[in-house]
Amino acid sequence: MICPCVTDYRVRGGGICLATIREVALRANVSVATVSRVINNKGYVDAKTKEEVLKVIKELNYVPKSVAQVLAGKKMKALALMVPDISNPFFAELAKAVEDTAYQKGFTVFLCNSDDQDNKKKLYIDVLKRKSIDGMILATHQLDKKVFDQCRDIPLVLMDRAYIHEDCTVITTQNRQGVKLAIEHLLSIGCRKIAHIYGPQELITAKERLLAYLDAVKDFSWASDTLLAPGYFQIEGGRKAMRTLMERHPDLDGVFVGNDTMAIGALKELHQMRISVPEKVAICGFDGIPITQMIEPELTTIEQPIYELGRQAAQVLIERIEGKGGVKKHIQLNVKLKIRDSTRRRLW
Amino acid sequence: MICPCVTDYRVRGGGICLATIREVALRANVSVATVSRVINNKGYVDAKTKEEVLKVIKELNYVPKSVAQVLAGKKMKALALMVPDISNPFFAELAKAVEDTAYQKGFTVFLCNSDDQDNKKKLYIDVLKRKSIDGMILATHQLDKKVFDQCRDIPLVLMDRAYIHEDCTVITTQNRQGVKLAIEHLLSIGCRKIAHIYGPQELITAKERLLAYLDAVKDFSWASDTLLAPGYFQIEGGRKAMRTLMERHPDLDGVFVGNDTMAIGALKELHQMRISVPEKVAICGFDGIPITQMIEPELTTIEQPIYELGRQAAQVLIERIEGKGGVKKHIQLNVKLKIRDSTRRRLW
DNA sequence: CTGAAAGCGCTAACAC
DNA sequence: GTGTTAGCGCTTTCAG
Repeated sequence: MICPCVTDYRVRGGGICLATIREVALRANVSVATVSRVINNKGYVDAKTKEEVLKVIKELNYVPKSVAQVLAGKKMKALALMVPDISNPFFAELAKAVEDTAYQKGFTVFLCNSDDQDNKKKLYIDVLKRKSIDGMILATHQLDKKVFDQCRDIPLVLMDRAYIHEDCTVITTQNRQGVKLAIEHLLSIGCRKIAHIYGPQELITAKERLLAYLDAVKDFSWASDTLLAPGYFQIEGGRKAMRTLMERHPDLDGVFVGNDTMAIGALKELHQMRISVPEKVAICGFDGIPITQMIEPELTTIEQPIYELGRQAAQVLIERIEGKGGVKKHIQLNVKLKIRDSTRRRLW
Repeated sequence: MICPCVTDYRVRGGGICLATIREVALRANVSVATVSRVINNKGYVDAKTKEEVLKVIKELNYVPKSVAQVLAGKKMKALALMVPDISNPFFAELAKAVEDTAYQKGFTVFLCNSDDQDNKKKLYIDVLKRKSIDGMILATHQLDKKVFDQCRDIPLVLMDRAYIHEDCTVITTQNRQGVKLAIEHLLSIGCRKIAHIYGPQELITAKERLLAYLDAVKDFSWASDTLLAPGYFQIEGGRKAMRTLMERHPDLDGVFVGNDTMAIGALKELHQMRISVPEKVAICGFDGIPITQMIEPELTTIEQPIYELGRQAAQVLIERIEGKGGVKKHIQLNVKLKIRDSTRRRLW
């Protein structure tokens, strides 16, 4: 199993070694320093010499090894993205954006699933630091202070967290504004009794959305704690919450659901209960994951710019790694109301 | 920005350097070789010495740098997973499985989106090789021979490809068997005219499914080329194909769709055309992505063991990297028919 | 403009 | 058992 393009090879540590800088130097009749200069396009090199070196590099199919470069003081050009669960469409979309952006800047990304377990996060961070990553995006739900401190020594970007006082960039979306849009919209289509299915309160996003809901409805006579039900950011949770709410308030005519996943569960439950959406009950979700457009009826939702979130996270991180630009402390992105069939009433 | 746990630090190349093996050796009054021995748990070390070294390692919060280890001949313990698009739920699930498995074995994974562009793949592979990855899982759709050759010098696992003759493991699922199950099922619920929406024929999976469909229906009087329509493995494609088919064959009563994504499109179109599923037309997809259970009606599908696919890919790759076990050339996993509402008829 | 040489942090002979 | 030391492949002064 020898690569045909390699003229000289040796085996060590079980792997194949490709051409080295020394071999290039030898063949081009220059020193390794010169080769290094042309590789890095840095320092003075005679045009002719450079040309010759480049030729040999191509001939030998030479590529510098990152590990050697890192050991000698350069960057690995690798990031890590930590998410709770990549199979969650929100994080998959985020990962895509991060990967795209990183790729464009010549960076490579390690994908880490935290499963939201602190010990896994800790171990991962250690392993990643050993591997000389240049920076990290933490999009994981829970963030233990210890875990956070553990990565204080590398550039960090946090998503949806409150450690704004610390020396790292935080990217968030306008949760409160989004909730406001949702409630206003539900009211505008004639809803008179709007419930809320909320997510796990340890998560700052879930908490903010609940608080914003409470704030938005507090002046209505129908406002009540019995219009609240927990859905744990899961489909099944959304189902159960919906059932509970309908039992408590058969006259319910609108629900603002804390995320799209739970909203899908709510929709399924209403379907099973033969309650028509949006005629009898209108539903509005939050997040704007792709599935919202695949289901029937399509789900009205507060769309977060997920891709943009990931893109900016990666971009800011890389700028920081490369020492460019001032460190932005806090970036907040806008949300948008996407009106779809789950709140589109024909007659009223 | 200095990590408090580091007693001695120096800056080089813009980053912070943590403790080195030399510092540990100094402080423990032993040589670096001894420290290396305890780190790697290899060679003779006196119990007391070992204890002392371990103590110092903990004190200094020392971790060996992978780049140095690799340069000295050890493995990076890093894999790469290349997928066409991580935001596709199929690949997200696959990535999760690969990541889980790799993590358990102490490996870390680079996520690469190929977008199915050959030049992107090529560039990526070069970058990854530079970074001394130990192996790679190619789950990307198209596989150019050149791209393939480019990574022949590192352990490779391919998914759903036909390069079985080459020296690398290939993992596939029973496409033909799955199609057979689908058609038999549709026939069993009373379908008398079954159409097929097929995917892009450059993809081996799409091709196999089409061929298997043709084979399964060839003896029926209703079999016809006009029962075939392309859907490009996309929602919109599925919609259009469905409409075309209904226009051509208003008496259609069953559709076997080449993947779940297109099936969702088909379902949406039927909904819009007010054709009831499964009463008038029964639908069966292929893949078993999670969304199939979120929509209404839930989609009957041929479920691939996606997680298992990823798990085995990672496992086989790692075994190979570590030189354990014989190299399995070809692994084929079973599919399963998941009967759900889109083919569950009440009366017949 | 170019080369020699000193590391970067770690491993693995090879001596003792 | 333990230490010495020669690399691994590259970057970067510092001379020339």
